[in-house]
Amino acid sequence: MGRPPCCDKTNVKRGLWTPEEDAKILAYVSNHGIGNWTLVPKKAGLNRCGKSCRLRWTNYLRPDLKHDNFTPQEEELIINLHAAIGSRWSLIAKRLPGRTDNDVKNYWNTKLRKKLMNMGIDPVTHKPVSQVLSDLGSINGLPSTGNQIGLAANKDLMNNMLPTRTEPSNPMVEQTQEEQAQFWENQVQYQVLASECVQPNVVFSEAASSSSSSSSSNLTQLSSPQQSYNCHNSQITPCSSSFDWSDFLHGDSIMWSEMQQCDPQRVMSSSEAFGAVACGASMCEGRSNSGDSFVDGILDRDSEIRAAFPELLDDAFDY
DNA sequence: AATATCCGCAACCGCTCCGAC
DNA sequence: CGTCGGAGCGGTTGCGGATAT
Repeated sequence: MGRPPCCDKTNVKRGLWTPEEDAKILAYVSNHGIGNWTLVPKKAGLNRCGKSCRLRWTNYLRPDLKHDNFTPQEEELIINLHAAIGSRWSLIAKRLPGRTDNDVKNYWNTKLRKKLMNMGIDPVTHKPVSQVLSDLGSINGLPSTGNQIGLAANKDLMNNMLPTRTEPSNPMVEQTQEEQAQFWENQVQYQVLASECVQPNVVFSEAASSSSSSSSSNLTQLSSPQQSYNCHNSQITPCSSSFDWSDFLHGDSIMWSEMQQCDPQRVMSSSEAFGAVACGASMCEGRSNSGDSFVDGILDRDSEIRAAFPELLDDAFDY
């Protein structure tokens, strides 16, 4: 039954590391390389948990680590990647040679987040704070749509607006870890490309020059316009985006299959129209102050779909 | 000079996933 | 098949130095 515990947690040393302890780790790794960390404390003569040894090595002792300040280019890359994939520090750190996820995370929490807020940019959504507040006002004022498409739309929107540890767009579809990793890797690749396409130093010089947070002077301007839509920072996608609105509706697989059986042709046209409307709405949102919004587009299409499938939607989802 | 407050960072905590037993 | 540890990750904490009062 299982393995023995890696260490006696009540008797291992905790807290700051001494130079002597560091030297022991370094000596051990230089002689034996990195292997089973649970064996390291015993073999290196340390009264520490193996997990603590691994953290000390990866976050501080690794010879390839940089210990100097972050460069403006690194800052810019962190901001762009955070806008694309959220707080996936390990993925972001992989793009910054010599930096650890802990480095990046600390730098974000202590410097970059405040820097963005001082510039009037919400560090979570990477939108101007004024726009975030107005978006929240719109969402709070939404009438109840009364069905799952409306709920799914709002949920999806919120997932995009709040980039926590969200998974790829369709949670109902089984995805392997490799596929999910590939998804985020693609996001990273895109943001790297986007950041390479823009002129350097646009970020802070432009945003810092204006204390008001107009939509024309924020980080969202960095992204290449031909790239795909990303709700985190209001990037706009052409409607030929790879995003598939049928995937969106597939979020409720039962309802989707019922709709398909009921009338596949209607499902297809509704799905396409749904995508077109929402895509158009998102374009309007990107132009800002147009009076239309992404949410409005979804709600409009929601009404159309409700009208198209009253037998499936109204009874079950009016509450 | 003494104290309070702020800030940065190293380290820890708790969780998930996977594989060993 | 269930339990447990290893590894990796993101979030949080707490210490120590810097700065303000």
